[in-house]
Amino acid sequence: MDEISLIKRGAVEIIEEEELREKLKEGRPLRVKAGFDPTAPDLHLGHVVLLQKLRHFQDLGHEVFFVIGDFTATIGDPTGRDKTRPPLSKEEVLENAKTYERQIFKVLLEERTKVVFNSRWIEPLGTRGIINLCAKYTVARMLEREDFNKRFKEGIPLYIHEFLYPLLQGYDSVYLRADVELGGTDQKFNLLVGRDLQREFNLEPQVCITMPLLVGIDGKRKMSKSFKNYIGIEEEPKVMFSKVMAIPDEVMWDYFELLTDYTQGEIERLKSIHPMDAKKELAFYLVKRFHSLKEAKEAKEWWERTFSKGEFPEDAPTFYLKEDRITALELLLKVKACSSKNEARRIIKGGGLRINGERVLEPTKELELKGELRVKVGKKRFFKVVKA
RNA sequence: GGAGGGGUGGCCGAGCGGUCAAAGGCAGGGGACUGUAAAUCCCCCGGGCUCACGCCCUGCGCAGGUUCGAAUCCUGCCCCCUCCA
Repeated sequence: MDEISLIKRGAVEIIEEEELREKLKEGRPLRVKAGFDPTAPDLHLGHVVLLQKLRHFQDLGHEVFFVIGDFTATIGDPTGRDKTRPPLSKEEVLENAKTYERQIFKVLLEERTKVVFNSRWIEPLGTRGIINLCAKYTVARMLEREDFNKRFKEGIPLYIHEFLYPLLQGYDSVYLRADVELGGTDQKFNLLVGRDLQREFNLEPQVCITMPLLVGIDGKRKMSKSFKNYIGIEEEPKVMFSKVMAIPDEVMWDYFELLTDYTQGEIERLKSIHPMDAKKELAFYLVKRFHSLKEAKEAKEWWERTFSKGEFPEDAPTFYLKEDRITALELLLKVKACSSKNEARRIIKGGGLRINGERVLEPTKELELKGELRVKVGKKRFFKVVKA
């Protein structure tokens, strides 16, 4: 695959492709930038879409600037939201940034990555600098951004400081002299502001590449911590495997395209086999990538045993209780399967509790603790309970 | 500064003196079906106590008040929106 095809793979838009070709022709390592707001403590597969693309650039010999938006996160990026986002404290931001630094190298090459914090050059700007920056953009142009415009028109609060977010992100590009900036499709406006600002500062404008937003495991909304539909890249192998298996069939092809390096031909082949097998391959690939081949094998076997064959997983967490007898209700609380008695009752009455394979429907059912109780709560939670 | 409109459960959104823990939808949980997919169907969904009928607590921006009784009325405060200045 030639340079440009690799870069274009999965990308939604490249602004401007011609400029990119020109830059590539120069034969020097390009400065490729992507910013991440440390708003959540973990990276998930949605972030990997961008990381993967950054990796492509590294494989082509280019240099990556992984910008941790520690300053901008304290402003709160309003992108794609219909309301103002609460800013994070400095402490939270630093804490989150730490895990980012650890996690990104599961995808990126360390020797071609520079991790930088944008407070480093934004803070020294000072009030004067910020005002000068503001003087380079008009309100009318700001309101071109769809979500700003929508909120403005619909009378939903739109604060002036929110305008600063795109400006500062753009300033990152100015400061770093970025040749290319990557972002999700929802970042298009911000990326373009970077281009404009670079021109204002008499720099060559960056090429903007937008990537699709990965759909979460609900199959509907974009993957996001706040929707609880994400797969974390440090997720336990078994959990990761299971979560991947739970995604709707239709969206798995996006996952293949955006998260793997499978060729179009390989993906076509997978489309012709049973969807479940294709999905198992995806799950295997991802666990292998973020953990190891060994763990991928184990996770797959585990999944097949427990869900295809319905076997009770031997490695279920074990609880040792000193009681001789215990009610079903208490049991669920003891193993922390439920946080309140009401919740436990709900599950039991709904038929969600099985002990040693038998469904238990009465919350007050007394269970004798001898030998080992194999407790199954809902479809995917397993516990062993043994007399201490 | 003035006039008007509005703040309800994780979200959206009804209610506008009792029958309201608050319609409906979404999200979530459990079950059936299945491939732990999709679609569909059923049940649950503030907390606590209860096998259960049921009971108690918290709750409709905040704080008070009027009422036998308030999400619903009054007063003050906070916040948002619109128009005027």
